[in-house]
Amino acid sequence: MLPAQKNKINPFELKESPLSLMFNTLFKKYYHAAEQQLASAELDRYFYVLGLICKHEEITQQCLANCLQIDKATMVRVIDYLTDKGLVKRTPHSEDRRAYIISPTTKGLKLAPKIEATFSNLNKLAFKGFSAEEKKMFVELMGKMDNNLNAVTSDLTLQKIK
Amino acid sequence: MLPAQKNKINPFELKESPLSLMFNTLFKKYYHAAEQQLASAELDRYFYVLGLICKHEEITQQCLANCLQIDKATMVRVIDYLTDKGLVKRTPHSEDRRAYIISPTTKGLKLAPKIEATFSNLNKLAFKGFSAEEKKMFVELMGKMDNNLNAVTSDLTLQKIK
DNA sequence: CTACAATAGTTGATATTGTCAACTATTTAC
DNA sequence: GTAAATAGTTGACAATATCAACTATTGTAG
Repeated sequence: MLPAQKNKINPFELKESPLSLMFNTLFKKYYHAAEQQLASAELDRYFYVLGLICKHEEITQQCLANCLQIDKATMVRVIDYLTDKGLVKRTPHSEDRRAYIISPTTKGLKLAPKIEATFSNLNKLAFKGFSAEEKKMFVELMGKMDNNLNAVTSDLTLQKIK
Repeated sequence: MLPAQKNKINPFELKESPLSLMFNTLFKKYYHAAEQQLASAELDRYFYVLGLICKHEEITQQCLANCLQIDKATMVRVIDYLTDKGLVKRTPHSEDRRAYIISPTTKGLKLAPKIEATFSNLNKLAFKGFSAEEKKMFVELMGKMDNNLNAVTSDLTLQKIK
């Protein structure tokens, strides 16, 4: 085999490899697997968005955007897409007239079980060989890291404003 | 405060939340922080690509594409961009005449220390509050998960071919 | 109560990134 | 030696992100 093929770099084995590289790798592999398993005539993407909408009452666009780290302008178009497909609907928020509550339609709710099952199954596959403790710890550590990174990004915002 | 604002969903606290959601969240926060800290007249993106190129001898485009989970067509354009900026160059591979070795120019190498320092610093910030063991375990578990997901995606490829 | 800042959502323009198929040149495998 | 596979490139196009401006509303400070 030629050196051109031999040269496989593994970001998980590099010293001081940026964590973003690992997160992005894991994200893409998981995400593409989910897409392939879920794609159908009813819907071909944004499964995770629909999944979130189905799981939560009273969710607004801004809330979804925050949760998914997506610009609110992009979010509008995602919800437009899901609305066109007849899977979600916007209803005016009863207490804040600027906001809309995004909720699944009957058709959207029908997709929920398959979406949840697929994610649940992929989680199981991803965690293969993990002990229950390792699994728990891993998610907790990710949550901790998320908090740490929130601090970093809010610092940056402050710098920007100054 | 109105319900529209209260409603913050945390993917890290949801049961059976797709792991991709967490990876993507962490990736984006880390990545945007890195971009803001590194953006300069010489380069405004693809820092992680240049970082990898500077760290490794004999790296080819295909190898980079595999490592970063990026389509090789996209990779061509990334390398074109970095080449236009005068930061990397292509030299014919001595043993495989289809391939090119991507290596940093002098100008590119000058950026390397700052890039590495930024990633190293962000890693440190992300790992804040982690014990040395937790840190080690976390990266190991990510590597394990990467392997698990490789198995999933290769299964999918097989299904596709059938 | 008023004025001003902040927020939810929308739109349009534009930039960036991803995808796919076709193609050349080369290398591998049978 | 022929066929399949691989590294890289290109063009067309789709998907996604970004940014500024805008409306309508809500929060806040005086």
